[in-house]
Amino acid sequence: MDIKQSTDATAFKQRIFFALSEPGRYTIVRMLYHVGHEMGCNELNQHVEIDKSTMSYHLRTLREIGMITTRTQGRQKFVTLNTDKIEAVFPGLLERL
Amino acid sequence: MDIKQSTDATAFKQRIFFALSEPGRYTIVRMLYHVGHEMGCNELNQHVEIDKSTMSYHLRTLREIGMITTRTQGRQKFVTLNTDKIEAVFPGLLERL
DNA sequence: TTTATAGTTTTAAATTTATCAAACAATGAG
DNA sequence: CTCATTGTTTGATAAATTTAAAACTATAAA
Repeated sequence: MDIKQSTDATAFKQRIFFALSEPGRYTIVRMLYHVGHEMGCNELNQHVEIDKSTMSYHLRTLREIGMITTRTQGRQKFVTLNTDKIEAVFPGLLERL
Repeated sequence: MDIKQSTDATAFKQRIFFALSEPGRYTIVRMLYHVGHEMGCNELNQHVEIDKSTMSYHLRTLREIGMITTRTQGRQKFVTLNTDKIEAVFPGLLERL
């Protein structure tokens, strides 16, 4: 029984937990997963009701952790959930959110 | 596709994430799971190396969330991971920690 | 070019969380 | 009873996190 594990892997897992411990980010991730495709930031804003700068902050947090990817088109940004990456470490987690 | 869900269920899930976002608590939960049976607080202290009052604080947090249960025997306390309860909301999560 | 829109960054303040020393219970041992 | 042990609670501080206003960047539209 091996108690220790790679620091990197652990760090990623813990940051996923950190991300999901905040209600706003939890809702964002949950919505992205259930919608099943990328969403525009404005679309997210309509559903979540967070100040735009706070939203930007949370999205940056999720991006830095590696849970989402953003794409710019014109002056809009689209957010994609990195489902595979999350599933790789915690299979079945997203559908339970 | 239902985006909303019970507040209670969501709260429990988020508190699990909160609990596991802290390295000390993450380690405690991970160890309890892998050991597979209850552990004495002192036994935990030997493995985790946290100040005893901080350990007590983290264990109280985990207890209040409902992730562990404690039993007193003499002047020792034994900690049990509420595996079933956690598995019920996030099956397979514990073994991936 | 000018104006409006979409989103980011900065900054400051508020809130939450983690840490540890010290005082405190409660139990067992001598 | 007295002392040592195990763990909790309190209180004070430090550190991290969240929030939102304001200034800013970049692009589209008029």
